[in-house]
Formats: sequence, structure tokens, C-alpha cells
Amino acid sequence: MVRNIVVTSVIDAVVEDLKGQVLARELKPSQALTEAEVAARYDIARATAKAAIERLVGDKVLVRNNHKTARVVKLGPADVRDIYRTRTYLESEVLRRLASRREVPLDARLANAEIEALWHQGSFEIVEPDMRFHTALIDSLGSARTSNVYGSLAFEVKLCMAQLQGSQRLSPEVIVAEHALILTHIEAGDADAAAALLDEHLSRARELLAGQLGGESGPEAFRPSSALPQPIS
Amino acid sequence: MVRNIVVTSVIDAVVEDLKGQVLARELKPSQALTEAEVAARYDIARATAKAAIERLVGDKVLVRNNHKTARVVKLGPADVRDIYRTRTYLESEVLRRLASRREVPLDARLANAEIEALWHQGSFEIVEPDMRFHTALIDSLGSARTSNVYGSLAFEVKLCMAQLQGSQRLSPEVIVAEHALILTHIEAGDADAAAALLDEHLSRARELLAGQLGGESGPEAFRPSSALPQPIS
DNA sequence: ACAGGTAGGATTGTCGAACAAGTAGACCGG
DNA sequence: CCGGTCTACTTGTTCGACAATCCTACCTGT
Repeated sequence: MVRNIVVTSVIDAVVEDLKGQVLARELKPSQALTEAEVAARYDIARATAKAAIERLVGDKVLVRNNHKTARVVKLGPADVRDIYRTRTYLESEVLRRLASRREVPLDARLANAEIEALWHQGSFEIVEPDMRFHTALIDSLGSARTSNVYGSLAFEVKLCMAQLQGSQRLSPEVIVAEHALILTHIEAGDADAAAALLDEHLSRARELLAGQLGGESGPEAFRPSSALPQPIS
Repeated sequence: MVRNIVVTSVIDAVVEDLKGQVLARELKPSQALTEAEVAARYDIARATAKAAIERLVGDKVLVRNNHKTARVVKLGPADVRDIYRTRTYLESEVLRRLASRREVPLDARLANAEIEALWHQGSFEIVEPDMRFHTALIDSLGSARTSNVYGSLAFEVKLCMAQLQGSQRLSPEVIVAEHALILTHIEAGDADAAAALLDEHLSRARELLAGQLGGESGPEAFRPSSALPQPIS
């Protein structure tokens, strides 16, 4: 028996907690988060709070410009489309590789079965097993970096979902069916069909999300700015 | 005319300088880098050095476990293969998209022409324009996140190159020819051919790199460990 | 000689306080 | 209305300190 233990530093704990709060919408998009505030809230030194905030900025959970206070990211339609585009690039190529080996990862089947079970129970909390389905496909390749990259994209997807509360979602029925069909294509070795279907599958989700995120635009939009130095006109 | 100015904090400057030193092999793989050392070298406070080191750890230039001193990454054959695999996934799908639009980015043509010019001059310093060729393909899609991901992979590739000094490289002649052929396939709209050729192109470079990196194994290998908590037996 | 424990030095994690520099908003005058 | 100054707030950076942890070398008992 191998036991997994984790040594968590104070910073790690704060980072995780703040991430959770953002996902739980306890911290709303564009909300300011000063270092002193975080330090007081967790009763830690400002230096520690600063480090936590900087890590969150690195993970794109917060955005901050020089000498300005950090804010929770506010993802707009353009961001959603960019996230899904990048995600699609990675995932469709992965599908091709799996198809060329006719290899259907077991975890993907399990995750899809779980979605179906939840659907039959009348539950609509399917985003978690849905993400697991896609992540299982990626992870089955065994490439640590590919999984890492996809993981950070998946987190941004979760952020998108969190930033719209009363969201109409795609019906679990078509999701399950499309997932199953994708697996079938992989099993048949039809890379093009699998990639094409995935493209359509993700495009539909992307446009649904992007459309809903574009609706209400807050007073000031703090879109994640490019990491490149900003030109001054 | 738009002028680009950059506000660099002390930490930014130190991070950039250290990155450069790693790439220039002034800091060798597996070499230790204590906070106090960095602080003394740049005459900055330890807190500042700490922040710089943490950023470099985030960028995978350094590796560090809890309470242990940071060390320069040492990339092994497995890492090279993983980097190139991930890179290939992204890039081949991008090629497919470009081929479906029959769109050949100008910058890629220019970069390849530059390689050819350097080759005719007898120079073998072609890694920079070579990277520009591949980056140009990615950037032409205009997806900020895709470019970011590829950029960090490209940096790891540069790290690999830096970690072997007397490296036998692929001949510029075949590189230029393969690049040109890839562009031709894109222009012809032949996605499969472009992707297949890229795969072969990168596979050759990958195995060459991986083979050379496997040779001399230092006393202690500080491979980049997975970000997951380490199991304790 | 060897296994195991222990002491010490080195290094990191976190804290507290302080000051300079930059930002934002208010206030005021033309 | 526009432009400038002032002030409160926030961040960037430094210094100094202490506890926790790691590494190493030494020491001890068998």
C-alpha cells in the first residue's frame, strides 16, 4: 500500500482556497483583491499574500498590471473562443493518434457512462464527468506536458462555466451520444471522422458559452491582457 | 510610429538575466542556486531573489522540492521526447488548419529563406530562424493561448539545445527542403501530407537530441519531477 | 567496522516593520 | 469643461529575525 501525503505550505493552501473561491463565485469576476486584504483575511504576512497572488496571476486566475491591484479574471467571448480553439487543436490531434492505434481509453468510457447515469437520474451536474471524459482521452497518451497544458485549459473552461450562473447547457443526451460516437470512430481507426466530430462537438459548446458570456458587460472589463509589454501610443 | 517601452521591475530583470545565463550555459544543469547566493550576486534582498527563483520554477527553468534548494533543470531523453511529442501534437493540427485554408504565412517563408541564406554563407547558427519558422506557423493562427503554449515549449527546446555543447545537428540543407515541402503541402491544401511530413521532420530532430542527451549521466540527475505530490513508499 | 543516532551549519518558510514609488480619486482653479 | 495639485491607498523592495527543515559530519554502542 502506497500512501500519498502532501506537504502544503501556507502559500499553497491560500492559493488553493482562493482558486476554490473564484470557482465558487464567492469572488466575482473583476473583483479587486489587494495584498493587505488577503493578508488580513487569512491572518498571514503581506509577503505571503503577495506570493499567493503572484502565483494566481501566473495561473491566470487573477490579472494584474504593474503597480495596480490584482483582480479576478473576467473571461469574455473572445477568451472563450480562444480557449476552445486551443483546446480543440490539442484534443483533435490526440484523437487522431488514438484512432491510429484504435485505442479507446477505459476511463473515457467510464466517464461517459457516468454522464449517462446522472442524466437518467435527472441530474444536470454533468460538467465534472464531462471534463473527465475529455481529460481521460488526453491522459491516455501518457505525455506529462500534454496533460499539463490541457489541464490548465480545462481549468479555464471551468472558470468560464463558473462565471455564468443561470446557464442553459447542452442536453446530456446529445453529449453522451456524441462522446460515444467519437469513441466508436477511434475504435474504427477513422481519425478524420473522430476529429471532425470533436470539432463540431466543441464548437457547439464554445458558441453557447461565448454567446452567454457576451451578454452582460460589467462597468469595466478586466480581460486578461497579453503578457507582452504593452505598447504606448 | 509606435514605440514599445517596457517597465521592468527588479524581479523581472533578474529573472530574464538568470534565464539568459541558463541558456548560455553559464549556469549548468543540476547546478544549485540558493536564495542567498542570488541575492548576493545581484545585490538584492533575499525576498526579491526568492520571488525570482519561484518565477523561474514556475517557468520550469529551475526545479525545486519543498525546503530544498533550487537547481537548474537537467533534461533527459524522456523529457526531450515528451517536449517534442507535445510540440508535434499542437503543430501538426495547426498545419491541418492552415492547409484547409491554403494559407501560407509569409513569416514562415521569410524564416526559411533566412536559414537558406545562412547555410549558403556556411554558417550553422540556424536554430534561431528554425524556431522562427515553426513559431510563425503557430502565430499565424492568431490564437494567443496557442501561441503562449507553443512559446513555452519552444523555450524548453532551446533549453535542450543549450544543454549539449558539441552537438551534431541536422544539415541545414534537408531542414530547408523539408520546410519548403511543408509549405507546399499547405498551399496545395493537403493536410495529411503536411502533418505527416512535419511528424517525420520533428521525429528526426527529437531522436537526434534524445540520443545525445542520454549519453553522459551526471552524478545526480535532477529531472523535472511531476507536479503531483510524490508518493512515499 | 558498521549501524544508528545526534549535533551543527546551511537553507528555506514565514513574519513584522519600514520606506520609496506609483496609482487613483478628490478637490480646486482657470 | 479642462487641466493641475494633493492626498490616501496600494504595490515594490529592503532589512532583520526566528522556526522548521535538510544535509553532513561526527560520535557512540555493539
